[in-house]
Amino acid sequence: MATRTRRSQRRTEALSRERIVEAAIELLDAAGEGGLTFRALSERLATGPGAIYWHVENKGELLDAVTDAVVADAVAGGVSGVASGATGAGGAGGEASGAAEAAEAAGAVGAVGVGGLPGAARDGIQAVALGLFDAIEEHPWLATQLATQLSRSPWGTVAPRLFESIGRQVRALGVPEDSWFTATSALMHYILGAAGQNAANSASSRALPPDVDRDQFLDTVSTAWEELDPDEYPFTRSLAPQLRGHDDREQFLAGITLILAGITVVHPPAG
Amino acid sequence: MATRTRRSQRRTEALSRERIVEAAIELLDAAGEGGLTFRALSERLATGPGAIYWHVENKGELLDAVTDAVVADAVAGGVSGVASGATGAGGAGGEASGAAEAAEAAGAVGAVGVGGLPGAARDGIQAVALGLFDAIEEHPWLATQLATQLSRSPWGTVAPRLFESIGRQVRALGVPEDSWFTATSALMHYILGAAGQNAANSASSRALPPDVDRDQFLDTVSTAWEELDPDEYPFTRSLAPQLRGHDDREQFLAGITLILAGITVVHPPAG
DNA sequence: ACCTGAACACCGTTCAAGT
DNA sequence: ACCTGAACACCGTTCAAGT
Repeated sequence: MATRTRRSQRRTEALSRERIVEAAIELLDAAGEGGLTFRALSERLATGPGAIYWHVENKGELLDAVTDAVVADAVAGGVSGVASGATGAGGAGGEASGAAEAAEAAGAVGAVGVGGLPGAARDGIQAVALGLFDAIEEHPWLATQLATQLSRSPWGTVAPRLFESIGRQVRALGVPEDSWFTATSALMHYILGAAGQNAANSASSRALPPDVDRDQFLDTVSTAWEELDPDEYPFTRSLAPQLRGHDDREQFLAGITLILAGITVVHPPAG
Repeated sequence: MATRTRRSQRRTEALSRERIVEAAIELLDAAGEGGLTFRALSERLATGPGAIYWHVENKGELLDAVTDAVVADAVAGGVSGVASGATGAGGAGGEASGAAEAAEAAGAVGAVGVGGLPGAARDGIQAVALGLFDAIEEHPWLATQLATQLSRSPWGTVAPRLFESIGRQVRALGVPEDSWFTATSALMHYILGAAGQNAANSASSRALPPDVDRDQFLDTVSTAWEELDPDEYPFTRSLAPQLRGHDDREQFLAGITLILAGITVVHPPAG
């Protein structure tokens, strides 16, 4: 994980907004939200704290830029002809992500057939959803950051990006036009909520054999649920066993299937 | 809004975890996340910064306690026989909230009939959902805080609280047992995502005539969407008009209706 | 047991000064 | 135009000292 890290920036390269965003992502990935500091950032960029302020308004704007860059990379492939890497900041974290690659994964998971839905559109929605899911898995800080930015400024760049890439697939489903907004919103909100919550599971199992630690984690949560007050939490307790060995990704897609089914029932295709 | 604020705490009352949480909520409501400071908190409580550390581990734990208290109040009425106010911290922000009162509001909004669903269970889900929706509207900082805590520690107290109150209603719908987890998760994730995002709209219109500013806000966002790049955002641009004059609450409930419909289609009642 | 308040380490941000 | 780095105001947290 540290093998490819640029030890110290070449002093010859000029400072730029892009390089700052890239370095910020590296810091966030390595040490979480607390790891992003103007001092740590300037040290990594071999400059002074003040220099960063020439390229970036303040820390809030930097976090917005960072979030936007990662989201843009995550939904790339669905939003326009320009493939992943368009922002120049996505390569910082690790393996390539993006909706295009996620589409294959979506096909591999045996999704429940829903009836009259165009299969391509359904795969497209899963691809976008998994693109975001994977991005949060790779950058756990993204979950909180997404919530912060979306609730602070829904008119920002991130919301339209998500709305556009999800909405196109909704349109492709044949949903009647006056239901586009409702259907797209519902999907977007579910995806954000679910991806955000599931981030913790993978955040706790970093740089470890993926399955071993995951099972251990679920076991801990499951046990905690079993120890809840029987009077106050009978339902949650009864579901604790089901938690053990459940698959986040599968669960996530099951939710999407649910919503897609609801869309086709409440807003049947016009054609 | 400032009329009922306790000017300075009576020195006679002993410091307690509950009073600290209550004061923290007041600070968050008044000045947002940046307003909660151990110095501001100790000033309001007429004590020193160090005193707080005797009752609370650190700032993170304080935020967890604050979040838990507000959520407990929001879902009160659905989770057990104990009515709202059980935590002693809910009365800090303003008017009473809670799922019980929200149930009436749910009935007032003309929800789309979905078919074979037991009406009471459907109302119950709407009540829980609106209880959380209102809590975030009243405490905008809750959206980010919820995301932070849930993604950091899903084994905490907040997740079971939400899961329990939503899950009971799912069970009441007649959903077969082996689908409880999927259905409850989907609803919970949607509610968290949607309520969080919609918080911004109301956050920008505080202490102002509710409708005037809301319309103005939607107008701003709508205009911003219309000015997006036509090549990159054709879908989002086409929906900009639909944004003007749309009702957050109605939209929120429409999403719930969608998911409930999906649940009954994919997981039909066993009976 | 509970509280005080000075002190420490650290942070975001500014800005006169440099090139 | 772009960068430097000391300085400022502020923050979370600690801890010896009090009652």
